[in-house]
Parts: sequence; structure tokens; C-alpha cells
Amino acid sequence: MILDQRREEILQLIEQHGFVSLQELVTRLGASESTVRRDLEFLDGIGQIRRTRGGAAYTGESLTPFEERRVRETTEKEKIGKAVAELIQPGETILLDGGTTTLEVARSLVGKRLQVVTNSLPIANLLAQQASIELILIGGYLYPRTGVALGPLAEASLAELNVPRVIMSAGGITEKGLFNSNSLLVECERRMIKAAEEVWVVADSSKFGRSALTFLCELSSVTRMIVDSGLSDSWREIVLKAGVELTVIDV
Amino acid sequence: MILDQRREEILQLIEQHGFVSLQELVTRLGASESTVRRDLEFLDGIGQIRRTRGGAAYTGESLTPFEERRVRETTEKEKIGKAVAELIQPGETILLDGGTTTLEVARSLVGKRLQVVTNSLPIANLLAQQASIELILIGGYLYPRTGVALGPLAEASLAELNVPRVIMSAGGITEKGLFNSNSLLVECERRMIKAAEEVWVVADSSKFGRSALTFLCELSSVTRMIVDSGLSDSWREIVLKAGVELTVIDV
DNA sequence: CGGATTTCAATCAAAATCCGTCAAAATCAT
DNA sequence: ATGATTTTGACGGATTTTGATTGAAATCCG
Repeated sequence: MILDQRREEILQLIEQHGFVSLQELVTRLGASESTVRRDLEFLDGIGQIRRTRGGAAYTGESLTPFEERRVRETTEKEKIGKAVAELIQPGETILLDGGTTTLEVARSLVGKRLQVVTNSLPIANLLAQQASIELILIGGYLYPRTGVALGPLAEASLAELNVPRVIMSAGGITEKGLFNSNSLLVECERRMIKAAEEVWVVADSSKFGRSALTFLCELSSVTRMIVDSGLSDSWREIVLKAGVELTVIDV
Repeated sequence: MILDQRREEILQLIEQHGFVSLQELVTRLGASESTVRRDLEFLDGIGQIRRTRGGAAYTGESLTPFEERRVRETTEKEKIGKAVAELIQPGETILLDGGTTTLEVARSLVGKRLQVVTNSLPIANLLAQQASIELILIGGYLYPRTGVALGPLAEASLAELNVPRVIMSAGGITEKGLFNSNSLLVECERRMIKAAEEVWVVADSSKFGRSALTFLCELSSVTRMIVDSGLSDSWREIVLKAGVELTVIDV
């Protein structure tokens, strides 16, 4: 089996089940233990999973990450979220992608008068209570762990929409463009880009230089990026050269 | 079993019940006493639970206050929910309408292997975490009070679906048929009926004889009704005469 | 109070898992 | 085709986790 293909399969298995044992991966994939170990090591390295003794757990963009209950430190994301919220005018309509950073954006939108479209269950939960926000939910197959609606139903719904702005997250960003872990998700995000006139990407600086398994789009497709100040000068240059408006948030 | 998985499971059990004895954890998890002790020690260390003699209690942030959880009596709705869940076979696909009674049904579905389609945010929240349940969300304009997705988007999504069974709630039931309060909701529920081969209605007996603003459908459109035993004989007769299969639950 | 019972903590050997190394196999570039 | 590079699978020692045992501590009950 091809390397990337196998890794994608591993990632999907882990995403779907939350935990998968090494032994199960070995038997499911028909690869040797060593190989699976190396794959897990790699996926752990790019931050998509967390290795645990006996197997691996999902951490990517998770709804309730076990690990993160220990220490809640998300200041960068929080600040990015606040900054993005300030860029949005009352009365606007925005399309909000799933993800932990976009969730922080949603948190900061509380109280504003807006129309929000989203396929993320956690975001919907957060904003559903808000009388000032009109919320439109994109339906679909609810992907476990991350709680985003994907698949044909989601894609069909998005095809009918037209919004001035989408705010997206990314699993990884390189000079080639944006990446995400899961092909279903990427397909859905492509539709979001199509449905929107402007594409904003929120990301903490750790995402830069980190690839993920599936290519989403080129940097030039992005209108604006909002990143924390941990971003190196060389990355800033790359982003600006691609014609992306860059907003750097001090943390 | 993988270490973290087991610890997560322990945490969930304790979170769910408030307190769980060590012995119960041992039997439920099939791990040795020593192992469970070590896990409790760890979870206590990170502040998620508090060890007590003979078991452990939950201390983490709770969704519902502790008192509420203990005192909550088993209502009619809960019993109806349990009964309905028992009528459903593993592997089935069901469409679940929003509503407090259907939410109780969803609660009782936890742990079963099913495919569930719903437009209700509370139900989606409940089932999203369940690995055994494949969840499909119907999108749409999210109606603030009840948290159900309605409107054109929801209707279009439903038009493309075909499920063997829908489980619906009703605001009111008279000999004329079913009623609900809100015309957007009713329009959506009509699509649900169209999308399903069998229509099951769950209702507590207080709903009978009570009308509501908008007419939904005639009694004869319903395949089966599940009601608590508070239902009078005359109502039973009316329901049966309309060709509805009636299941009465003792409370 | 004092003995019986339960629960706890510490210890230890066995089992499972991990890591590094290495050679075989596959893939790539020339 | 050939040599270089990457990927794979296997092996052995190191490490971690597990379950059983045992004596101490806490709790219960008469």
C-alpha cells in the first residue's frame, strides 16, 4: 500500500473512533507493527494525533480533547478570535468553518448582531443561545470527534449558498497552500470557498510549515489571513507575496 | 484496553453518575482493582475527580449541577423514551424530530448501534459523542427557542432523504389529527412524514384533546403511537379507529 | 472498646509495549 | 540496468503497564 494512503487511513480510523490500538491498526492495514509505529510517530509529529501507549488518540481539532482538560491554555487562539471578531461589522453574514480557532472566533462574536452560517456543532451550540445572532446550520453526516457536518448533504447545502465572507481554519499551511487532514472535510471546505466572496483564514503560527495529508487550496485563493505574532518574517513574506492580506495579532 | 481510553471511560462514568464505586468500575471495565486504583489516583491528580473511600466522585466542571442530577425523577417522558428505544433494532435508521419527548428517546438510544437523522440541536449534541451512532444532521435556520433546524434548507435536505421510520412529537392531538405551534415547524414535519415509510408519534397523554395553532396531519397518517397509560379509553378508541397501532406504556 | 471487614498502598514478577538497529525490499534517478 | 535512497519488516533489549499479593490503615458493628 502507498505510504500516504495508509497514513490517511490510519488518521481516519483514529478520527472516527477516538482511540485505536496499535494491534488493531496492524491487522486492519496488513502492515507490520514497525511500519504502523512509524506512521503514528509521523502523525504525532504533525500534531494530528497523540500517541499513547498501545495505540493512538485523536487530537487534531477535537470536540473534547482528553489531553486539553488538564491545562486549558489557548491564549493565542483566544486573541486571534477576539481580533477577528473586531473586524466584523454588525449586520454582516459570515460563514464559519469548524475548528478550535474558529470556535474562539465564535466565542468572541457573542453579543454582536450577525447572521452566522456554520457546519460546526460546537459553534452552533455556542451561538444558538444568542438572541442577537441568526444562526443557519449546514447539515450533513456529523463527523465524530470534531462535530462538523460533512458529506454530500453538506456540500449540496453549501452549493446553494452565497455569502460575502467565509472564516476558515487550516490543519497546515505551507508555501504550496492550505492543507487539512481529511478529504471529506477538504471537499466541504472547497465548497465553502466557492460559496464565499472573501476567504479569511485564521491560524496560529504553529500551523505554518506544517503539512497535512490533503491539499485544500493555494495561498492565492485566500483573501486575508489572521495569525498570531509568532509568525516568522520569512513566512510573512511568503504570505504577502501570494497576494494575501496579512493581519498579525500580538500575543 | 488502551490506558487513556480506559481513563476516559472512567471519567465519563463518574461524570455521568456523580459517584461510582471502585468495585463497579472494576467489573464494568474488566480491569484489575490495582489498575483502576492507579487510574483513579491519576485522575484525582489532575483534578478531574476526587477519590473517596470505596470509589470516586466527580469534581470537574459539570453541565448540570449535581443536585439536579440526583433528584431528577423518572418522568413519563423518560419511560416513553425507554420503551421506544426498546422497539428499535440495532442497525436501523431513524429520523428523529425535535422535542422534549423525542429527546428522551434519544437519551435511551445511547449505546445502541444506529443511524440517526435529526434536525434537533439538543439531540445532535447528545448523540454526537456516541461512537456507536452514526449521526446525520439536517441543516437549516436554527429556531432559537427549541434548537431545531427549519426553513427551506431543512426542507430541501429532507426532500432528498428516505428513511424507514420517523419518530415525531406533537404539540397537540385531537380526533382531527396532529397539531403543532409553528408553521415553519409543521412544514418541516410534513417533509419528514413524506420522507419516511412509517410514522411513529411519541406523546404523553396530556397532549390529547389539546389543539395548537397549525394543523400537521391526520391521525390516519400515523403508523404507531407510543403514549403513557394516562390515556383515557375514549382516546384509545379514537386512535385505534384511525388505524393507528397504539402502544401504551405503564407509568 | 475490640474484633471483623473493607479499603488502601506498596511491592514484585509477568506481560505488553516501545525504541533502535539492521538487512531486505521497493522505489527513484541517472 | 545500476546504484542511491527510501521504505519496510524483524529482532532484542529497555521501559511501562498490569494484576496478584501482602500487610497496614480505615471503617463498621456489636
